[in-house]
Amino acid sequence: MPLEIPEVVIDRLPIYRGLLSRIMDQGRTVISSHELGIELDVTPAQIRKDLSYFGRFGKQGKGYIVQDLLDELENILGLDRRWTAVVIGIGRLGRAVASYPGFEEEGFDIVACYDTSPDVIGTEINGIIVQSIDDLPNDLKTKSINIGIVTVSSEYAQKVTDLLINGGVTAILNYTPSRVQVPREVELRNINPVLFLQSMTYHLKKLFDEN
Amino acid sequence: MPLEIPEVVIDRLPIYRGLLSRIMDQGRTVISSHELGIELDVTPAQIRKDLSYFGRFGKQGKGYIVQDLLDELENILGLDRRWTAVVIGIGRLGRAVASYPGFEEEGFDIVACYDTSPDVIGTEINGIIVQSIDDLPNDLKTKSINIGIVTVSSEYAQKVTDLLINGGVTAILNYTPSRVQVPREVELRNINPVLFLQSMTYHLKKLFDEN
DNA sequence: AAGTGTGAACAAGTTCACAGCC
DNA sequence: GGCTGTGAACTTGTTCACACTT
Repeated sequence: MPLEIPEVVIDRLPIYRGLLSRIMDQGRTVISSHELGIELDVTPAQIRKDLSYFGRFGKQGKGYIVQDLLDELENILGLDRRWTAVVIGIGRLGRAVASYPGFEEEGFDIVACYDTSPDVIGTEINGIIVQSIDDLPNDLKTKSINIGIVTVSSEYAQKVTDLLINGGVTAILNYTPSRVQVPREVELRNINPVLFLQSMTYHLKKLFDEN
Repeated sequence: MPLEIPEVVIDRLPIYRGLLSRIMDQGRTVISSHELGIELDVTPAQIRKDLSYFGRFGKQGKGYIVQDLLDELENILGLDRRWTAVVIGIGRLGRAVASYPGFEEEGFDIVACYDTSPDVIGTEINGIIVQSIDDLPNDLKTKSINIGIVTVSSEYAQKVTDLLINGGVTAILNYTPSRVQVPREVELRNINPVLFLQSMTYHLKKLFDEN
């Protein structure tokens, strides 16, 4: 555990956790790295190595106690508590995001929504009244807000991101196709479906060219 | 070009292309790998190496002609033509996806939408009438459909994916939190915002624990 | 016997550094 | 002089293989 942990390992832990959670629901109590690997299509060694960065959670000759490993992963990832998020930009996407039940189910509470349009401010989504973006800086001071979800249109992405960061938010989920600049200590994840499509077409093209 | 090209390189090309497109709009005609690197926060060597897998596009002592490199990238990625996609599952997310203007702008035409609910079938999104999922297999035979976008609820993800693959679709964008199985030759990309949040909380937790 | 945990071997990916060219 | 293209060096990440534990 004194070791530097690769970021790719951190990114895989939520995947392991998701699978373990499903396995728990199925009522299984013990599982080996081999079986986990088959489900996820990764090598058992990968899973064991990844987990070894954090401790020794398995039972030799047996495997992992599903419940125990799940607890360990949730502890490591900080999923043994709830986190708060705000959604900024309540267009079609923002509305879909703000009302997605998966966030609450997984421990992420959307506590406020913001927009600039008077047509949208005051309307309700998922039990939350949409506020003016002008309220954001003050809300960031007075409420505890962990994560900013940015679903504004591209041109405001950087501005909104800066507002969040100035208000002390250190985790940003950017649904905008813009690449935003953040200080090194801020966690940023980008969701840009077009980039996925554009890497898939590389392979599609090859297929088409063959025939 | 006879070399095997790493998948990570393919994944970066759309990012380069996006930046070049922006730079074109700004009216710049020539740019160096160094300048591109600053914009994207990657090393110039990375960019030059990535491009070198596909050819020699730069001018020594000068840099890259923006227009030329953009054309090359679009050719490599197959973005010099339009592609067709269908959206399956017209809930809040499916509606947001189907009406997202970014797809059309970037050359991806949503040509049909499908759902199972009689309340949704027959309604219009973005000029397209939502059809019954029962129409999908036949449509896949008669129309040319390149990409399947899956926005159904989790439990139907695999079933819908199988329908698409049986109909000959070889590129799937899965917005579902379920991990679906596909044959090796099918391109699959998953969009699961919760996994992003869960890796960010690892870092948030560390921050909280320090103070 | 079965399956973990892990150093060592290997593979993949990134950066360096410089020859070559404009 | 400046910047590309690219082998070579290096770094990072993955897999192997086996000692060890139950």
